[in-house]
Amino acid sequence: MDSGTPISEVPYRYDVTHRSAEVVAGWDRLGAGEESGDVVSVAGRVMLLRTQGKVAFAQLRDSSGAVQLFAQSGVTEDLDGFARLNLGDWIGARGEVVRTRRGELSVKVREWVLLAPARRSFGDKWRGVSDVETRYRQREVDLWANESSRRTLRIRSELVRALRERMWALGFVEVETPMLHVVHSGGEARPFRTHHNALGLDLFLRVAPELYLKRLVVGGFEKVFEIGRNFRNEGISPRHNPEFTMLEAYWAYADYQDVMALFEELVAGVAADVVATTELTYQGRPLDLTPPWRRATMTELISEHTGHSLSVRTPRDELAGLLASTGASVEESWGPGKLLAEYYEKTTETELWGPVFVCDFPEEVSPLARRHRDGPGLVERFEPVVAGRELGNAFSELVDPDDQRERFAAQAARRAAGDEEAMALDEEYLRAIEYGLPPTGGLGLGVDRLAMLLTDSANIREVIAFPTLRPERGEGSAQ
RNA sequence: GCGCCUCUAGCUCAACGGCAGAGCAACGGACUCUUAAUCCGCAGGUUGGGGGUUCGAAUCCCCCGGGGCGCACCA
Repeated sequence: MDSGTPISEVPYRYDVTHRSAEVVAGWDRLGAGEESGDVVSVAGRVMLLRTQGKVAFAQLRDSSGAVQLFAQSGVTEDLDGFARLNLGDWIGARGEVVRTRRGELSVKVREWVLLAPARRSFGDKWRGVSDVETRYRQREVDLWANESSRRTLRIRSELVRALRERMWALGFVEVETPMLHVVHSGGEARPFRTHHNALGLDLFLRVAPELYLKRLVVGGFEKVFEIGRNFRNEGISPRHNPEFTMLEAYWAYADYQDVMALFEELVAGVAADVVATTELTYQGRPLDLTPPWRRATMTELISEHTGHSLSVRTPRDELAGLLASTGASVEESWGPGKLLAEYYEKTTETELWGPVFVCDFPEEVSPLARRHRDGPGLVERFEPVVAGRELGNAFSELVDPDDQRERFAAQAARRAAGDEEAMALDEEYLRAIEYGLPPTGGLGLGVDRLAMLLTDSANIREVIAFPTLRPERGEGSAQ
């Protein structure tokens, strides 16, 4: 465990000339037993070490891959020290690029230096670490031990980049809006509460940036987007983390039909960028993201999956009875729209493999969406559903301040009735759209959920570097 | 929040009512072309914590804690 060098004596920097993958690719044509005459410096972590008396082989891994180090008596300084390295030690090594007699491209070490000793070991050198709790709590260990974890987080990073670049290319302007909100609004969810000392003000962590983004549209940003964290004080599940990343975008002069086309092109585009195909396999089932995606109304899909022909005009008692028959609880305050949406979620949504755009939601459950141009009681809203879950949410935005005020009032009534998910009335937002919000299409896309699809991850925690867990020692709250 | 499953050495796992073990890592040693190198040696544990049943508990029961899955809530 002790490599001998006090940590205080390791160097402050190391000159790296090549990454391991560059060595492996750059001297590809070197024959077995040949020496190139080229000297390189590499650095990384020792993952395997085979000593053999006067010679030793190590696998050095860096972020690009791995390369073998070949140490030999008479060539390598401090061979004994090299042979005593521990798995997990960081070292820098300089030497000639050679290919061993057995054909392994290697750096034949002349000088090497310990950059950081590993006081703890990284698990079984062959089996790694598989305990999921260790993998999520000590992601640094997981990443060194498991190639699939490295790949998952790298794909997530590339996904975020691809989303940005495509939005930029489409002329959307990236903005940042507050995460500390005075008013809980913009999304139906229970918020986290926090406090600002100097202002003596209780604040909410945002559940969605929606209202601020639309205020920027009012301000003249005709195409805006934000990629950022939202916080929702709700249960944790394989598909839910309390903080999660959302892409939200607003597009002036567009409606939800335009947004549908944008959504499917964006998702298919980033899939092609990141995993080079739109034809995925998710959890063993084929999943084809190639546009165009199916468009179907919520009522059509309910009919397909349950045989019941329902709508927001179906008598409330009938809807309530059907919903109750699924085992779901029914609240007295719910109207037909809410009951219909609940019934859809209970019976149909999880059965949809998709991708499919579920269109035309009840107005009752959509306080920020514009009334459907030819469907009373409905709004122009869709949810893209993939693998039985929502990948996002989008609508023709509600632009009428009077209508918006009424919708907020309905939400306020629910809040008064004890519904902590209901939005509060946001006067600042109402004032903003009184200046005039043009026809606007908006969308939200769950970045973690999309990352799950692209990495074939069953659990959202796989695509979040440090998912929310209870504290290790069972202790209480933040210090 | 409720239900089911799970927790054994640093890691991966055995032992499933009868002496807590193995492989890898670590530690000591042999070996000048290895590929999870090999070989010899040594050490490693409050079996998640607490209580109970029993002649005897890692094993059965109860409570507590962490994690996973499902339900509920949601993207």
